[in-house]
Amino acid sequence: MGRGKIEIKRIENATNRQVTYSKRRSGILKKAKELTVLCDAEVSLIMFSSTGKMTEYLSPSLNGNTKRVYDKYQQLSGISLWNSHYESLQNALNKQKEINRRLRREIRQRMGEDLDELTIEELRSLEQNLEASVKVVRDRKYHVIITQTETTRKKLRNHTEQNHGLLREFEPILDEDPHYVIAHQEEDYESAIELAHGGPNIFAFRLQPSQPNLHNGGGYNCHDLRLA
Amino acid sequence: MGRGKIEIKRIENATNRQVTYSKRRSGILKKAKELTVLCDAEVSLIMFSSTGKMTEYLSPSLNGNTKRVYDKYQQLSGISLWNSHYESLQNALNKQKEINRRLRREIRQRMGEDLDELTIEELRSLEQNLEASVKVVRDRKYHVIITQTETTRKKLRNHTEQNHGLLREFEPILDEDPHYVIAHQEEDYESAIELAHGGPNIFAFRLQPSQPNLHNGGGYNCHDLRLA
DNA sequence: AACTATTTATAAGA
DNA sequence: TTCTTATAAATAGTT
Repeated sequence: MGRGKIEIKRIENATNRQVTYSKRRSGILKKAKELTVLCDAEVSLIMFSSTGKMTEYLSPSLNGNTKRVYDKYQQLSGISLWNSHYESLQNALNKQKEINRRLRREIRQRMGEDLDELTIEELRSLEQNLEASVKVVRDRKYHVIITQTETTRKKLRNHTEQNHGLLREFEPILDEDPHYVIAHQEEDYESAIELAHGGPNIFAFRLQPSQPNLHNGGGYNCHDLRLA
Repeated sequence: MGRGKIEIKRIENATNRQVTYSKRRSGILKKAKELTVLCDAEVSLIMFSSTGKMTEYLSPSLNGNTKRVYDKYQQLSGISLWNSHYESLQNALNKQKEINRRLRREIRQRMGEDLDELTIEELRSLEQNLEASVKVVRDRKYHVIITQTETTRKKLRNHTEQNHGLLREFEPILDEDPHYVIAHQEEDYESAIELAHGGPNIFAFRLQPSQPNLHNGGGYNCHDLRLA
């Protein structure tokens, strides 16, 4: 279409080629727009000139989002444009989700749920495992309590010594009002003794309730199970 | 260009629209190819018809790899096409890993490990939780044992009855060689009784060992903890 | 899918 | 690049 017919082959004259590119580019752009409007189609047209300049047309229905074009492209062609890296990420994510599922299942079983599918052997093994765990936890608990008691005992000793020091230092004042100082000293001493030595007593009120925090899945922090 | 001029607006008649789409699609495809050849350009043209069918043209220099178009597109436009999707995937993966880390920690704590960072209150709560779980697991174990025992008992009864039936049926043969039949009958009966009624006996050798499967992390299947 | 009157695109020239 | 214009090409309406 023009003054003369041309053969469809690379235009060797660079200037000529560039001119033709410019003309035809606007022509094809117009065609793309018309196709979009007339036929209610979605069109993505990307052209790179031999000089490296890019021109793009994207039909308005594609919302100016070029990514949507190749989302749709992948969907319809079945060809994955995001190669191995993307897929391996997806695989890694699926693997993690599967692991997550198993971990939750194990925790549920360790909480006494989902036991239906376990064999006798597994149940027995789980029971022994839990018993061993209880023992370790209990030992640890007592260890912590004893350590705390020791710490408190030492603190007490320090306080008592300081108090005696103060007593000696302020003997003149003591003579004037001994009840004040002695009263405070005894009060501290008693509460400290109670904390340090009364192990079974001081936590008794906590050991007794059969199901504390029942609303919280049985007391121990099970928050992880509720994470997405 | 045709018998009459048309306005560039959506063709309402669906059939007509489809026909026009088909004609113009081949037209624009031809234009794209010509542009590629004549002007040494790189062209990507993707069209989706209103019926959802996709047609694609990709200039040969792009080597049949549509992804290259988008690589080049990003390079020249500066617009990142897949990062958002890619990043959200990466985030999801990290989130899953973090959740799994916590789940593993919870399991370890339920196995009596990693207790150092727990407070007395948490230790106490965990201890009670484990005790409650042991009870549930033990109950379940006994329930399974009892159920199995019942099933075996019923099987035994059936077998015994069948055996008696056979005995009556083969009395003539019994007369010929009674020792053979009786011997087998008693053998079966004894082993069945042992299996059905010996509840405490039959599992005794398994209940005794203090740490079976010690090489396996304490017996209960802890395989999940070793998954990556 | 084929035909063809007409419109549209564009090659060459300015 | 842009305009002009003769001509090639595309296609709307029809069969």
